[in-house]
Amino acid sequence: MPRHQNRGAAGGRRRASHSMESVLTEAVALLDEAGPSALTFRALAQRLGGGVASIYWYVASKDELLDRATDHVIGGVLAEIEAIEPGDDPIYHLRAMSLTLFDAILVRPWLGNYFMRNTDVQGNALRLYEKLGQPTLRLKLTARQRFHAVSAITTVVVGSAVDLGQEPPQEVLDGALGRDEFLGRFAATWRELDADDFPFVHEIVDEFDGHDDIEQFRAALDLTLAGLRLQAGA
Amino acid sequence: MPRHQNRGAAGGRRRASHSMESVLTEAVALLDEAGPSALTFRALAQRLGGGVASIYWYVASKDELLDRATDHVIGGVLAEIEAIEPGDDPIYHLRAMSLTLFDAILVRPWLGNYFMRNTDVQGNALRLYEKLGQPTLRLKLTARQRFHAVSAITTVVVGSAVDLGQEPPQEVLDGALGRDEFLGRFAATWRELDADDFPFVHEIVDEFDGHDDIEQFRAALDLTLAGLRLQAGA
DNA sequence: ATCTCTATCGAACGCTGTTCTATCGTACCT
DNA sequence: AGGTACGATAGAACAGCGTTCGATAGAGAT
Repeated sequence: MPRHQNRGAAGGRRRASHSMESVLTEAVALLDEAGPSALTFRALAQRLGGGVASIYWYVASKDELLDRATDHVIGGVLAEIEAIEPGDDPIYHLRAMSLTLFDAILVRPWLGNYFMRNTDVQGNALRLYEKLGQPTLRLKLTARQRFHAVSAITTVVVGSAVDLGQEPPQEVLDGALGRDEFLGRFAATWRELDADDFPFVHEIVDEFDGHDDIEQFRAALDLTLAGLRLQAGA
Repeated sequence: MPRHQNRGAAGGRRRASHSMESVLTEAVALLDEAGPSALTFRALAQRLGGGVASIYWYVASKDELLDRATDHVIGGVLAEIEAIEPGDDPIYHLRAMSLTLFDAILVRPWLGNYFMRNTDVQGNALRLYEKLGQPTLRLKLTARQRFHAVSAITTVVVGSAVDLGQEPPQEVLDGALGRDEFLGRFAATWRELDADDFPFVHEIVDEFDGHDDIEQFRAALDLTLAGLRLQAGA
């Protein structure tokens, strides 16, 4: 049962020579270029110029591959987040970090499905969680309230990003159908509903039509943060 | 290309006779009994006493099967939610409905991954969305604020439920390892982290250890609702 | 009796994650 | 130098998946 520990130097004539780094980098590249469904062991092996089974020396399963790939890119996000100035207002700091995390997941929706799934493997995710929590130490809260607050925020960030970034139905991916037209089709269906049975849907259909994802997330985040500010009495 | 429209009466001697209803019911039963990985066309066909390809007469793909199965059980949730008394406080009403929806998804985490994914197929989900939105009509908000509020709440509900209910790592499923021991193992790892580098994690590790999922969700929901109440000036 | 349309099904296809077994190549030991 | 242990690679096979194809049974209309 091989478990990590690596360093593979220059390769021979025909045999490929990988490294944990290269495996994760290529895995992420594959995910970025063609979505989660494109990340297969065969595709990854071809990209690395080696055999399928070799990947299993670095990683025990596809789940672990995704866990490690996730933590790999979260490392970059962590750096971004650590570069943010804390400032005076802890809640504003929390907000800035959340927006950065959200942007990262929105671009790579698969992150949301694996982020913080296993903190044993995902060291960077744990550090990011710590970073998100630190501002709450400056607020007048109980330990439990702090725990719940950070959980709530990560849920909003990850939940929103996953929801908004979930793979669109092919037509949109192909570019044959724009996002606005896609929303518009639903909006049109909604508008045809009975006005007495669906008063709310009618009320918001114009807002839904062509709405901005980031604004929608920001609104959700700000509701939570407003509640938190109230709780902290600040 | 066959598309719904059914009614299949009594079966002959060896040929099976299904119906949309029976397909969805058995699909849900399979999901409930052994989790999402147990729902395969072959397993479902065996349960229905028929062939694999027959299912494709009722459903065009596995995605559609899951969409329809989701809406099937959401129908029951909708009935529960419609039975709730509105009461005087719109936000409290919203809260009660959210808790009901959360409970439903917590028991069936796969719901979260498909809920509201396609309102064309998921009529009940749309009706539920409407129900969740109606209380906001009684609040002093703009249409956009209402839209964002309901989006925020569904994100919190679905996000929390999916997060908390995601398939535990087999040992827990087998019953070999209790949930508390599972949490405790992580807690133990966290406690060994450097106290200066991880002040927040140390602060909350006792809260994390053996925490209650529902309480955690309720805290997240209440933060959002507090923010909403503030926004509505009520 | 034949035709048509709904509904069913076995068998096959191409793909997936994973495992088995065999091997290459380097570093170390004598 | 020769032998050996081990880190690392890889081809081939396996079982299972969603999906498609083509054949066909049964009921009702002509």
